Amino acid sequence: MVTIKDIAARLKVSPSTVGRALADDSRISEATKQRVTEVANEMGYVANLAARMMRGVSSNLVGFVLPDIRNGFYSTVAHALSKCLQRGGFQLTLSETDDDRLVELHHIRELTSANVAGIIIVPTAKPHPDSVKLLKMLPHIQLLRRHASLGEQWFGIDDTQAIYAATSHLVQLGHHRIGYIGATDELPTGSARLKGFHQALPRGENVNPALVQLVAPGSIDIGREATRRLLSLPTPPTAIVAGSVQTTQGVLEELTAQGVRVPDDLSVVGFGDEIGFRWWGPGLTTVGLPVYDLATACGLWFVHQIKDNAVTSAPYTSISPATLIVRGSTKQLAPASGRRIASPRRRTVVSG
Amino acid sequence: MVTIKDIAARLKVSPSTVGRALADDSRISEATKQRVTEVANEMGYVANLAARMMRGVSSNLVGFVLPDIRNGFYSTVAHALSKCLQRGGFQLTLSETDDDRLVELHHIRELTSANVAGIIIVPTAKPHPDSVKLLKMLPHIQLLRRHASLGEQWFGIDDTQAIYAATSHLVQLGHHRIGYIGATDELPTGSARLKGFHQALPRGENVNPALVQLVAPGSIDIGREATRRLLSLPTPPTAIVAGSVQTTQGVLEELTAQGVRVPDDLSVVGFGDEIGFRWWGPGLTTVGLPVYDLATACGLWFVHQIKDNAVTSAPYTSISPATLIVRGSTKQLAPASGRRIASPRRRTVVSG
DNA sequence: CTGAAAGCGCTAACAA
DNA sequence: TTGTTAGCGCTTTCAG
Repeated sequence: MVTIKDIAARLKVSPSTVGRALADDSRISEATKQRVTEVANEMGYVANLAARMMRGVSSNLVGFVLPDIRNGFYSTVAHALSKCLQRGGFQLTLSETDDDRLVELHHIRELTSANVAGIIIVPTAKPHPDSVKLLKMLPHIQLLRRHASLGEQWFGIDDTQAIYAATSHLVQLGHHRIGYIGATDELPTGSARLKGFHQALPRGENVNPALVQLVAPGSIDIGREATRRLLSLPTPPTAIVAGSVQTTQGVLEELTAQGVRVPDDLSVVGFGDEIGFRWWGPGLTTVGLPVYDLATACGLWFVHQIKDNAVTSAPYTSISPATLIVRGSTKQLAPASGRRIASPRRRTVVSG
Repeated sequence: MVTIKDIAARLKVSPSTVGRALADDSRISEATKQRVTEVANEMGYVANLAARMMRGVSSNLVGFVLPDIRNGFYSTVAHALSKCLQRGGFQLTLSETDDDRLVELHHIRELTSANVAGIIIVPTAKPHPDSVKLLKMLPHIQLLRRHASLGEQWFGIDDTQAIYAATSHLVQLGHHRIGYIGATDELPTGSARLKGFHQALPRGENVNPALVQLVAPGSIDIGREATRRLLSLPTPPTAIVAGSVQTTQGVLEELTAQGVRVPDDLSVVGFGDEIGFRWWGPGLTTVGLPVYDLATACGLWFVHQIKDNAVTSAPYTSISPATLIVRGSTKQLAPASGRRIASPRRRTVVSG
């Protein structure tokens, strides 16, 4: 490995001169700079980041801590972040937690010891106290999910509004028995979405608890099972709202497997607009999320924070709205199948 | 930041004792070790990787250089690798090249200067000479794609066989005019797949060049356009083979948009088994790839290499076979639409 | 404008 | 079993 010393020796100058020349220090003559950079290139010099980091400079690494990269949601985010950060001279590292707080802690430890410039995190439901402690010492932003203990820096979407829009679309189509399959309300996103679901239902309507299926995040199959449970109810729902990308995929798989006719027998609204949602059955009506833009905004802001050394603890929150994309998987509830309950009361129609 | 010295001071021992205790050195008494680890935890000590690296030890970072993480193909790989490496105590960093060799070079430079333990790479078509030079100095493995200049360490799938299987399936169903949409043959995978396509066609059959659409990798829309070109041919194909995940998605999107009836008007075989391929139209007949297992094998082997300090230049190649998954998107060519050419000759039926 | 020297946190050779 | 010391490559005072 060729060091600053080697260059210095070759040029018969001191190491510090070389160091300064490479750092484009104003006190070094142009002539010297030129010679130095020339020789450096010639000898194939690459700065030793480790040594640099020892001098207090943090690395150009930014940790991205997330549940699972296979989720199209997150891989889009990773891509956007990676682009932004790269432009800012940073490199993204990937840490998957599988929604396990201990794994999360482990990763944060690693990242800390690697002197990362900062961390962008999609936190687990209840981060470990040690994780919180460690994050306090680093620039960090929460993405999508948000946990109070991790500070006020957050980029996310309006989860409540998203599911509200999805659900009220169905309500407006005359649906009463609407099933919901989403993440546990332990997750901040989970509870926000559930709230949106409830808000959109006509006031005073009693929701059959069996219609609300809260599942652990992380697997498509869990979504499938929940769908199966809903469909095998004595009086199954006439419509289903999926409350996450993965549950959406679970719902679609199960409906396809069971051969349920959509939208004739069942209306469905998905979450997110992953590849394939458009071509599923009659086209999936779904909640479109500005994931890419959101992540880009987050990345840009993060770079700004670190580079310009802005106060890292100042609260900053960005909430992006979701938009309903209506395709073929939802339709007006046919009077026949929509067995009305007792006295049909007026629906409070609300626009999302 | 709490250092080894702080712990030493607190315990009134020397820094090296603490260092050794933490490294579980055999010469340190159990009692001391216990006290040290206790205090270390209490004070929230995290080893400074930078300092460690300065001592010659390479970091626990492994670079993963790939075209685009949004491709489900690669995000699966990333997930598998991440799992493996984590178990081995490594951390994965993400470097997206967008199939640009200069970006690739840039990333490899960065990774080198970050002292990564090694690099796992899905190389661009023609890596820059400097990239080659840099990689020579690092443990590295090629994944999926393979370029001769980057050495003999490769984990991939049998691309030729994969497309061969896809194509000969169609041939056996009586198709003659089979279109192929795949990556440029500049890419090693691209040319291997194209080869498989040609091999599967009945001998002596002249392929209309217009039926073979080679496109640049990286975008679904390019696949759509190619599909459009195929469909608007004077005598369009009766079947299409997609030669990559992204072109598959492009084909599906376009066919859906145009409302082409599959498999009645057109048979389709996809590449890879992404989420949604199962539920597209009548279910997509496709080539299933053992991506996850492949990546896991690669990760395991990589960890082994680095940890056990095995000779890094010893050639090692692992080729995984693909398997055809027959669903509803392919069917026997109806005599009517399958305008036979001159004298129908015997097909050489081959099993993939 | 340039040089000398100290020190970042850790490890390892050498001493005790 | 533990302590002392030197040095990894770089930045950064402090002196020229």
